[in-house]
Amino acid sequence: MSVTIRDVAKRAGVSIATVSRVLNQSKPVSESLRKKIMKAVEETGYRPNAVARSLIHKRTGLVGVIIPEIYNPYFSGLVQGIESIAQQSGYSVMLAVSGKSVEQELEMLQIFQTRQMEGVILASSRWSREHRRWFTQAPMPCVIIGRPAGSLSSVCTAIIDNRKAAYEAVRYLIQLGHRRIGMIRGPKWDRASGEERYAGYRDALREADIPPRRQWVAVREEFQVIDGYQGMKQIAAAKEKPTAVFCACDRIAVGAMQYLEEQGVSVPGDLSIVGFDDEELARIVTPSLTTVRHQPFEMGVQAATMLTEQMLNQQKMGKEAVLPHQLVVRNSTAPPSE
Amino acid sequence: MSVTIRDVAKRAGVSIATVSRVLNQSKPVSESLRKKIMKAVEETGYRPNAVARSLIHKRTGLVGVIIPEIYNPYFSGLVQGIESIAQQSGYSVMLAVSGKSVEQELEMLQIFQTRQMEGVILASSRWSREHRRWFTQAPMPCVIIGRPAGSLSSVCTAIIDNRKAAYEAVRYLIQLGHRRIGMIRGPKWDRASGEERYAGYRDALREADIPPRRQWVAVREEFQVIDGYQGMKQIAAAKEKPTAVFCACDRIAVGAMQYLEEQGVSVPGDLSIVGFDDEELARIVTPSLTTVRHQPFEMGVQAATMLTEQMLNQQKMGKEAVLPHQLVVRNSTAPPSE
DNA sequence: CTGTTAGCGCATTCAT
DNA sequence: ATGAATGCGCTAACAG
Repeated sequence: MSVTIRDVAKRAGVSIATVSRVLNQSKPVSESLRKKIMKAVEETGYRPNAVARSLIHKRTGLVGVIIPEIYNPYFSGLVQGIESIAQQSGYSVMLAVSGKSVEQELEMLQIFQTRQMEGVILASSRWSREHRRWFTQAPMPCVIIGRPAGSLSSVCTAIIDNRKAAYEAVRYLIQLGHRRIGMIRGPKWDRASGEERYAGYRDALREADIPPRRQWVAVREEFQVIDGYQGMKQIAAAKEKPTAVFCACDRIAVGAMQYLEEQGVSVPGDLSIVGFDDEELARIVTPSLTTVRHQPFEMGVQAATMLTEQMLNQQKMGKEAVLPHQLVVRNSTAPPSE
Repeated sequence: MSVTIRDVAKRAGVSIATVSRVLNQSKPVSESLRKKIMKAVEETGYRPNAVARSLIHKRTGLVGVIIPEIYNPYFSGLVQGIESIAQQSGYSVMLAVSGKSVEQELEMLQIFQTRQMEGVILASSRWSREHRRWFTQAPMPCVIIGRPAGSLSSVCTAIIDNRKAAYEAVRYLIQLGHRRIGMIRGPKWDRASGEERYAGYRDALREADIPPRRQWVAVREEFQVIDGYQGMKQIAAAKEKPTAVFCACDRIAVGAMQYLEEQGVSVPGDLSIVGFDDEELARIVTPSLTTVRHQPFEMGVQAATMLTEQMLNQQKMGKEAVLPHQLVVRNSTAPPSE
């Protein structure tokens, strides 16, 4: 059996209340008893049970975090940012990996609720009516990362302006002189990296009066290197070839470049490539990748900061933090050769 | 106020015991009451409080995980593996990032204990007498990843044979014909990636009767790309140059290659490079990296499996899982040119 | 200053 | 089959 406050009290010859008082320094206790008690604590190796404390105070000191996967540096950056703020605010984080499944996510949200999380951060790409319902009824403050919270007024969000960022990236290609520009995009159910970045791409084309071409847009379900490879393969199969391809993320861009290298297509000589995320990969690949930089770590920090703020005030609010992004020009882009 | 079992009981016109019984299906309850209660649960949106349950059952369903950082794919792979097993065993994961500080880690272990974790997994590089003490007295089963647990008989470990793996990598260089082989190694306080891989390097040299050269060994405190860059710079400053360099990890290898490229040294023409980890980077960098593959995800799975096994049996044990590794030959290595 | 007591929310005896 | 009562480990209000 684990040692309880009662064991300590007995050993020190005092009441449990007195033990509690010295451990929490909640009330003055005579020096003599204090010493006896500390000695008993030492000898028994007593550690107060945080579960019992939580039950009394209705404060668990726990925040729940859900991410679809952790292997992607974007998500691990988020987690690291969240964890650092949580830690320095005295909170512990419960991490759940949803694997992109809506059902899993909802189940985790339920678990977070029964486990009395004081705050919840969700960094997910999927969204459903049940999600919406859950966040509406959730008793604790919540922050959603990476996608607007819709009309939810009691939920904070930390995002970047994906549409604008994508628009700027494609505009840069147009300014270089490109007019035949393709895109390897993410899935339609992914609001941020799927839909919004595609919308930004369309914005830039529209602004330059460039009619969009179906054959130059490949839709992928995942954001892995292989998706870039397959997406580029699909686009390359079109009769007329684009001179530039904007990719929904760096991994896709790398995969695209791998396919092009296999086919003997020179980057950026024959085809320019732009990525998104500026993960470490982007600097290391050859040629180094022109891409959109943003800061997942900082995003996690912001999200956790908004959350702790709400937890302190004991009330939910609906702030939106839009983090900066920036086009980083490297060596995978050049004016078209013709 | 949050809704409790009492509210449900009142609303359904029954005692709290009956509500508890239908929710846990612990005893038969008449169909009529059962329906009334379920209705009351629906209407109130009642969720049982897991904290109160934990207090009764002395089971929190929580496992604590400590990693030094999450940004490195090795650690995120571990976490993903652990999380997947924990989840399917009905446990939730509390994640703590220690930032390599011994004090932080010890504090987290204390927190894990007060928070009544049912199991603890530590993937750390540092070690101290206090660590040892903590694991000896810890009431819950523990698994240490990445380093032998010393003489701790009640702690499981999941490791790879770093020394042998490093030995094989360097032996491969020797078989290619190299005799002037350097190493960019990790810090001395890092048992696995620092000391053991260096020991393996020395083993291979010794076996081939190659005297070690101080100038060809660079010691780095971190495992980042910049460390490889600086380490290679240091080694390149030696009067006589090596023809091959074994690196303690892939990032270091990439950094080394970046320096060499800047200096116009061809890889593998003038100098061969071997990495360690086989992270995604290794396939993508040019030239692609010869490296030692192992499986962090699988390691996390093994660790979590050993942990859940112990938690089920309610007793600690001292198993050791040694996971496989494998040299993957790519394009960064070749016979020496002379 | 110190001890006794009443819960925190729930599961589980023990009665009925 | 159901309800009342006890207690998990601890804190806080109440007495002394």
